[in-house]
Amino acid sequence: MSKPPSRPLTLRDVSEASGVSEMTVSRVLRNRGDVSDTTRQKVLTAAKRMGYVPNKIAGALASQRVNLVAVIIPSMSNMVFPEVMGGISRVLETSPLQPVVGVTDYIPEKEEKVLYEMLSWRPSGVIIAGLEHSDASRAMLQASGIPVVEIMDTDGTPIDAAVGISHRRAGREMGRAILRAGYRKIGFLGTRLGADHRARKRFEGFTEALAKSGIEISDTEFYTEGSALGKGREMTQNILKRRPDLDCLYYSNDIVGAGGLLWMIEQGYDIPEKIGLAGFNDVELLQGLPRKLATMDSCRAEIGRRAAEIILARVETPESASAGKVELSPKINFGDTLRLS
Amino acid sequence: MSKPPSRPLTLRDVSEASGVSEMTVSRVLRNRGDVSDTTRQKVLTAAKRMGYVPNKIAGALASQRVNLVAVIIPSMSNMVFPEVMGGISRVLETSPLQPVVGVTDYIPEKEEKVLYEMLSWRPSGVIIAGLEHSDASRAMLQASGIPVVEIMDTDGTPIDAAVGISHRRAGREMGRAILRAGYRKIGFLGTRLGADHRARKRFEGFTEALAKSGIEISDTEFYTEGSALGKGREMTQNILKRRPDLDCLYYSNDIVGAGGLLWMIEQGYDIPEKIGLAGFNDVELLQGLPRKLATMDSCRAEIGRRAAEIILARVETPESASAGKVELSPKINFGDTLRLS
DNA sequence: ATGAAAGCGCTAACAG
DNA sequence: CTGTTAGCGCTTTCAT
Repeated sequence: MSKPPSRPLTLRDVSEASGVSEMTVSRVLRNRGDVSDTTRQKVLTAAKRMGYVPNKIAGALASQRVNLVAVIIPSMSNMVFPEVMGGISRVLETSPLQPVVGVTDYIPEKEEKVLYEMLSWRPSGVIIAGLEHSDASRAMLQASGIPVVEIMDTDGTPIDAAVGISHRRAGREMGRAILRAGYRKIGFLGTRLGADHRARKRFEGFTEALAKSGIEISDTEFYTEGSALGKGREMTQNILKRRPDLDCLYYSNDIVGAGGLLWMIEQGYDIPEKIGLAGFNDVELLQGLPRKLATMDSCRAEIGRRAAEIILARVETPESASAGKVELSPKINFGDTLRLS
Repeated sequence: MSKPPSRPLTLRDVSEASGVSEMTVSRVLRNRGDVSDTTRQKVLTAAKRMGYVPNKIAGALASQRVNLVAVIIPSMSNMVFPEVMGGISRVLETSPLQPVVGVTDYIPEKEEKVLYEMLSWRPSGVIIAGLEHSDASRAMLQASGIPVVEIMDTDGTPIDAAVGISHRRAGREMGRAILRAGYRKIGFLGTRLGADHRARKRFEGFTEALAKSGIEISDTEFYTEGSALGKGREMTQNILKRRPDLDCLYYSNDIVGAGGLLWMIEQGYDIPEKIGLAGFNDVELLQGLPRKLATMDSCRAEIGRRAAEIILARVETPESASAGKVELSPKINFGDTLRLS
């Protein structure tokens, strides 16, 4: 192993070492245009021997092409993200495009900053979570002139294209299913609404569905941070202490729901007969629980896949029209914690 | 909202719009050098009004500086990653450096490819999981001439610097603790060893500790993929059906361990009296379980933090020496599933 | 405090 | 099939 060079290798170094013009070296390394096998071998050998790694910065500037897709999401630790990312990656792997991730922590100012940073790299497209953005963010996206796909949510007006589900409808459908099953004293438990627009929309749809049957949420419990499973446990305990008469709990996500479920099993609650439980997301975790929590699939992998496909299509055919809004239809999974109607 | 321009804005556009030279515009936008307040305001106003976003590609090429740190990890969905990332982000947020993530899926060829891709962007540093890399990968890292920190593991020889724990020692210590508690018929359950070097090293350390007391692993159960919690459940069921006499189960990670624990609680096993359980990682999830699984902290957040600090120091003071190896010392947490010795 | 010139390392476009 | 020329959009360096 030779000691690190003070200056990174350039195309010119490979050119000189192989006795081939820079241009031809570039052609070989990018598999573009016709190059004779003899020259190709010479170049490849020299490049590999020297350990040359092309400089994409220079390449991107010269070609005005950056094969990066900015993916901007609120959180990493969420079970939702890895699956969306999986869907995106699988599609982009078949193309020269590469995803690059930015995280906003549900903070609009941070979203703006992350977006600015990413756009300054001139990516080929943007996939961004949610339809709610600051005016500045929207302006940047518009001005960028690149394909933008807003994901997860379809309740609103997309800047360009959107792929997701209607969280309002998801909440409404769960509300109706719960009523149909005969539950009447219903509690809601979840993240403090506000920054998380999708959780808020589910809550709104849910209360709306209840209201249509003349029913109001009996009680609510919110949390901000901490161990989600542990929070579910704690919140469930709190709400049931306050309102032992509740006969159904709707959680803003499966993880808090799972925490609640585990605690209630320990306590010997009669689920789903005396009390029903439901979450949201259909995370893998539920497969390992003693009883399967009722939930609703959030179509994460498909959202990622479709979003990436839209970007890909637009990059390959820039003149093609925007895909508009793609609304997927999640189904309720009753599991073992909700009576069937 | 005006319609997207066909060409992204350049410094020159801002220069013309504000009547200030490109150079001075550049100075204002980067807060470098002295610029009069009048000019500064003129430029800032124009840039904001036009929605100008600087082109970092060009900037990076001209300045030969890219404020990116490549972070290369095997997996995203793992509970381990977000915490490492959190540690890294918190440190880098105080600097101009930004992390960019690449995922290898535990596949050496993919690691090589991802590394090549990332290095071609000429990052300021690399944080990469593990000490095992292909020769080509090692060569690229050496040749890059940038600071490299290998994280998670310290059992081996780092290319440059390393921050982590000794997984061999972690396995050994857990083995000793289990023996001290009086367990003798011990089973191991985990991911198929091989690609996951750290899991393998824990297993080796573990068997080594048992061997010193003349004890052999009674039985093992491996899995490749699927729901981890569900797999833990399934594997535990399998191993106990085959060997009902086992009195302790060591899992390669907390998630499979948690799955096993949930199943055993349902089945009414006498934990930790008749049978003990232990995992590895100390993930947040455990806080919400009916009983707390015995485990060992893998120091993920601190590893991320320390790694980022090393990169930062080297970037700010290039002449400073490599940090060498930093071995953290995780402690066993006995939880409720292991008798105390 | 501001500007002009040169060039970062590569690729597009054209010539041969 | 191979080479030459002219930038990509910015920053460095040196003048003014």
